[in-house]
Amino acid sequence: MKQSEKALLRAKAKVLKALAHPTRLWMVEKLTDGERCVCEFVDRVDVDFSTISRHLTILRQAGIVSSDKRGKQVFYTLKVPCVNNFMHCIEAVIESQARDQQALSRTLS
Amino acid sequence: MKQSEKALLRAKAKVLKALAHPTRLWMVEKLTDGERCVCEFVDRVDVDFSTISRHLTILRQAGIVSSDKRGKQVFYTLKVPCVNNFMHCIEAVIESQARDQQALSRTLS
DNA sequence: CCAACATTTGGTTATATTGCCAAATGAACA
DNA sequence: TGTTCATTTGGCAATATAACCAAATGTTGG
Repeated sequence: MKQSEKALLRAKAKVLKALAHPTRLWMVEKLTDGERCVCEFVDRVDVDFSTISRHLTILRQAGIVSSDKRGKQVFYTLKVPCVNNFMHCIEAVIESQARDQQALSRTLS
Repeated sequence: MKQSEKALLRAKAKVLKALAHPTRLWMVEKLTDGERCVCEFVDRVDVDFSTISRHLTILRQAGIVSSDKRGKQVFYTLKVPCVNNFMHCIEAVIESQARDQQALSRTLS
């Protein structure tokens, strides 16, 4: 495999990894409706605000969101909105998986 | 947040996490063209065959691929082919990120 | 300037992931 | 039956991730 091909795979994996966390995914979904203040995330989830901040940093470093400080608050925006399009596909995977599990449990009983 | 909503986020994150590795991503891309024997992956990448096997297990447990043993060989198939559709979006993220980096380095120089 | 507020960063600990080697499994075939 | 081949699994060490608390930063308003 070429070195450039490897680098591209690593880059893609990094973006996917940034999305691959329940809290980050939730924030990305929230951002589909438009920009949000960090404080809005902090209020709505039972996790330390420093943890929220770190998750947002990971999303920003992956190039998925961008931040904008206005006054005391920081607002985050979805930079590449297509990120949400493939959630349907992810859900399809989950549904297919659920069907298999059911078939399995039917077989066992 | 409802408990069911949390469970769905965790499930989605699990699928994304399964995709979020260079080697696994590479194998998924290979599988777009149709099923492959484990041995084909082993031959084409410089990683231990046991590692390849473990990566395939992760993809299978996430519901992304399925396996079929025929004779001495095991063949893997992409179960939900749409997985590849969103690679364009991932690439868009990477390109946007690259543009930002370039703009930054222009600013610095 | 000082206090209050929103967010980020430093530091630490617990847990998860990755990769290797060695050993186990299971199928084919001499 | 015993050997060979393809793959999986057990066990371990190295590294990465995630979460928390505390402290630092930067901004507004008194």
